[in-house]
Amino acid sequence: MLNASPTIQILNVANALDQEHIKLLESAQSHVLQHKPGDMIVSTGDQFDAAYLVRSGWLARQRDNYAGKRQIVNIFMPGDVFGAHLNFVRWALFDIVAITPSEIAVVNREDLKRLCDNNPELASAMDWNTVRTLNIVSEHNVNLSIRSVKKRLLHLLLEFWHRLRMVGGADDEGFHIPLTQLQLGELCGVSIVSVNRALKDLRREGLIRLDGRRVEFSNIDQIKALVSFNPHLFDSFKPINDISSNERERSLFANSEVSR
Amino acid sequence: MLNASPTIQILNVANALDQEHIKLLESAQSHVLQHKPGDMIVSTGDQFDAAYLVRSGWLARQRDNYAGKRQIVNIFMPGDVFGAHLNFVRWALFDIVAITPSEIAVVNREDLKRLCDNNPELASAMDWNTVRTLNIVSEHNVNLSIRSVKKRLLHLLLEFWHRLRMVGGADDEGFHIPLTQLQLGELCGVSIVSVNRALKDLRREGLIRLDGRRVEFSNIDQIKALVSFNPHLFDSFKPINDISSNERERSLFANSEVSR
DNA sequence: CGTGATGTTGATTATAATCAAGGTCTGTGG
DNA sequence: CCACAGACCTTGATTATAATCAACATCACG
Repeated sequence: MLNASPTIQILNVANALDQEHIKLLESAQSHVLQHKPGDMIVSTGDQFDAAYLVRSGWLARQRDNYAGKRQIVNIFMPGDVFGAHLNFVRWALFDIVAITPSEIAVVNREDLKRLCDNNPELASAMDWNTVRTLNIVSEHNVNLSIRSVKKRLLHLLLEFWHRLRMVGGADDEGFHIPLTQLQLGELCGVSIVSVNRALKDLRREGLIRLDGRRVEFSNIDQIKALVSFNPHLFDSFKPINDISSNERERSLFANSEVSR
Repeated sequence: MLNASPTIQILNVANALDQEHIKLLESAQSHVLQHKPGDMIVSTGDQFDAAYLVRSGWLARQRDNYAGKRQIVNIFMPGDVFGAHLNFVRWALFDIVAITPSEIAVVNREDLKRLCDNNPELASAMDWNTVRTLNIVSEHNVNLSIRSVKKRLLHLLLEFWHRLRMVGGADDEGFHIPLTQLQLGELCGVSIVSVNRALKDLRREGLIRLDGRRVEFSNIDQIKALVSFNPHLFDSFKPINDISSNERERSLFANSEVSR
């Protein structure tokens, strides 16, 4: 699985870094893993001894139980980083599995630590990546408990669309989604049958269009209002010094959910 | 709500820090908030401009929707830190509300940043705190989707017990839980009626004892096996240099869930 | 002593899981 | 080129589960 590919592609930690820092990160990569769908990259119980930078592909961070049920806690996609715990010990609490063919760059902990020590903005971007993942998982938590099946799917699709746009993986109308309905169900905590029926309803109501694995939104604003999508959920990385005073005012985002 | 209390108690960021670093943190506190149950400490949309150190009390990080439903994403308890995003901008995506009377120390971002810049271990402990919260929320995610109501409650009670023990808030047999059954339901994604019946079953089966707000476990090992509790979930903070080589072997924790 | 929050229980209803069957699509080998 | 297998999608019928509704009990507190 080890591939000493010399052709290093753009790697932007989901838009957090400028070209200079990207070059630094790229120079620190020790090797690139090539995985096919179903491959397990990290198993529960493994110790994180390196950071993983997703360069292409979708991965699932998931838990299987004895009864054959599975929960996908979150998705990693190009630009995401996981395992970047430089200064303390961590054993994986979840499996990380390739959903699509994937390329993952590996940076040894010591190398990344040295880089972060000398480049505070890189360290900040790693922190930001962790907080971002926390917010995504927290939002999934809300999805799983207080949203209807249709709204769960809508919010999830909005999440994917926003994240992909940040890394050039989606256009204005929609994106390619490499998940099966079973996997959507494992993300939303519902059965494949419920996913199928909810998607049918959403199509019938004209909210989304589905053509094979292509997803398109008919009216983004309407959908955002429906699921009370928080525009700050996927804010880009903004180093604290870049903020002008007027941006620092209290945001007036209203946390209300439109009932249907 | 501002109280310039000069009597600073032990603050240990859930066991992460030694006395020297605790003293540093305490010296950086600008003031202490005193809150009563129901008070909102942070509202969705607020910008995090300071770090909050919980010195006493339980807080809920939660989302309300228009339909009157609420999801408590996670609980903050003594020793926990939130809002410690030193180097980038973050708007709160959830409300943070006091469940019990609470004391929360506030450290200005600039002050904490200076402290972390000069004390790498303090910065590491802050990172660790974020990763720990991520893992707790991820586990709640699993709870909400693939565990039965009884197992959700058992896992949640185990979580509280482990976390409280790390900060001296629980004994070997059990602990005081300041949550109503409604709040347990808002954590587990089920109605108050379901919580009531599940707790009744757990008591009848002899797995837990409940006397008012006192929770006791009858057979911890049995309960841990039932919910496949991962012993690494609440590992203490271990700086990477402290690890001996034999501890760095791959953990053999088996990720299986006992069915009932 | 009364009021409001919380806990408890039975009856009914809503929702989604499960079961079952068939359809579509794609890649493979004869 | 066609037959077949396997993965995935779709739909109707039935069953399991938890939500909701309703009523009452208990407790703390002013």
